[in-house]
Amino acid sequence: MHIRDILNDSHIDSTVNARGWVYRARESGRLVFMVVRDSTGIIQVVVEKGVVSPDEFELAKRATIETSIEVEGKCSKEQKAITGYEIHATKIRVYQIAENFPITKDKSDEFLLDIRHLWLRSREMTAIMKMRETVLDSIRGFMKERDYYEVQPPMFVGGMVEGGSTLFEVPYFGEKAYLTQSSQFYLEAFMFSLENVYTISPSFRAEKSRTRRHVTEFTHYEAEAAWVNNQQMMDIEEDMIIYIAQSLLTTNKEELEVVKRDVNKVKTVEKPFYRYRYEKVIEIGRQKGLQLSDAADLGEKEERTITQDFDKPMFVYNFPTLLKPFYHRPDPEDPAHVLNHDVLAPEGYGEVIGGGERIWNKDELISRMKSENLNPEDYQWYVDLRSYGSVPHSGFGLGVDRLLTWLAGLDHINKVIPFPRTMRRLKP
RNA sequence: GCCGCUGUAGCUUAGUUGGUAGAGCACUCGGCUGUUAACCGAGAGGUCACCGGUUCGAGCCCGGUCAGCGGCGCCA
Repeated sequence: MHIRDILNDSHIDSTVNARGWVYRARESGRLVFMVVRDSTGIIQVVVEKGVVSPDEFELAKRATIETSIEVEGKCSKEQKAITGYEIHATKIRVYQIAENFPITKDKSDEFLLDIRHLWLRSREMTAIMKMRETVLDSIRGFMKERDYYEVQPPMFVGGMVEGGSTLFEVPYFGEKAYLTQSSQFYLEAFMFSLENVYTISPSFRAEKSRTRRHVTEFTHYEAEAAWVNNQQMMDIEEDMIIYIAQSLLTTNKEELEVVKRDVNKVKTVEKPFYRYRYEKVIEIGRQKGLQLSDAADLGEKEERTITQDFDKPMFVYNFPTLLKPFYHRPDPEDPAHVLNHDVLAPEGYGEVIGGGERIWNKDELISRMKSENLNPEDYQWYVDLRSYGSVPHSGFGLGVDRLLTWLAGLDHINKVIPFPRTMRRLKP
């Protein structure tokens, strides 16, 4: 049985069994105490001399941290036990006595990254991986409710994506291929068939960034929807973020406690989010002491300062056209601004979403490319999408890891990624 | 890529004006005990990141190299 199922009054005085790994072990004369963990929880096991066979007792005495075992015994309520219940062993089987486990109470973030393959077993990482699952699960649940189709874009691409300087190049049968840095263009292709589409797939960026919210490989949740405008897209994202936050609060109470999250800060995530034009946000930044020019881009420091004392996310919409890539649709009433938006998470976490309306008119797209010195030939199929019954549409890209970093109240993106990849870390 | 900081035992670290390297945890052995990342005693464990220089003498001062961390730019 699983440990979670033992941790209630229904098994008191009856025989239970558990198998897992020794989390803590203390030897105490004729008693051996160990805390055993499995994927569902932890429970104290007491092994008493004379109750188990002499051989079993000797083995129990030798049990080290991470030793794999199976026990059978009587369950009782015990205030002194870590989770309130304990198993008084009558049988114990050891699968493997673990070698000296390198993780002790003194550990640095850096060391934990070096031995991440072992740190995954910790209560912290286990809790985070469970919360990750909730986030992904609730994204899929939400999108299903909204009639979106999940699709699978390619990860190998032929070079045509925004920017260009931050692509990872990989050899491809004598040609050059790249790892995708965004699936947006492919989603736009899917959209003409399925109308509402999304994907949750990795994106890769070779940026030599060294900040607490950058990694070279991240989980990218992107969506694209026909007939939807910028403000409507924001409505959807607002509902979606609330849906995810609520799922986390109801599904992962224990896990949020393990990572010491103040859940009140998640409970305040409700409608309506703040929704300000770009210029208004520049003004807010200035009120908070930032020196910003009229067309300043918001860097990490600015976002942190602006969102520090917010209690829920903020939309920043209609950025200056100059600051944004060519595919953003300029406002027909005000071409100096595009119909886009970012979502900034509160408490200083900053940008988690970038999205907006895409240019859907072929000629307009080509002229925007030319004005940014891009060659439309390089984007041949993307332009081609606008040749056959183009329609207004919008989309967004959300950094799943960033979202979870914020919701879990953690200080670094690499804490929510099982095996984070950065400029300087490829192992384990 | 730029700027800053750091590198001492498996881990976390102390190390004074330059004078032969100290601790806690983990480990081994012994003791005690319904223990709570127990306690008591003992033991083992070091190329002070690497290379060079100054000096009678360098963990410490100087130069270089490497590695890591933090910040910036960029972005999700």
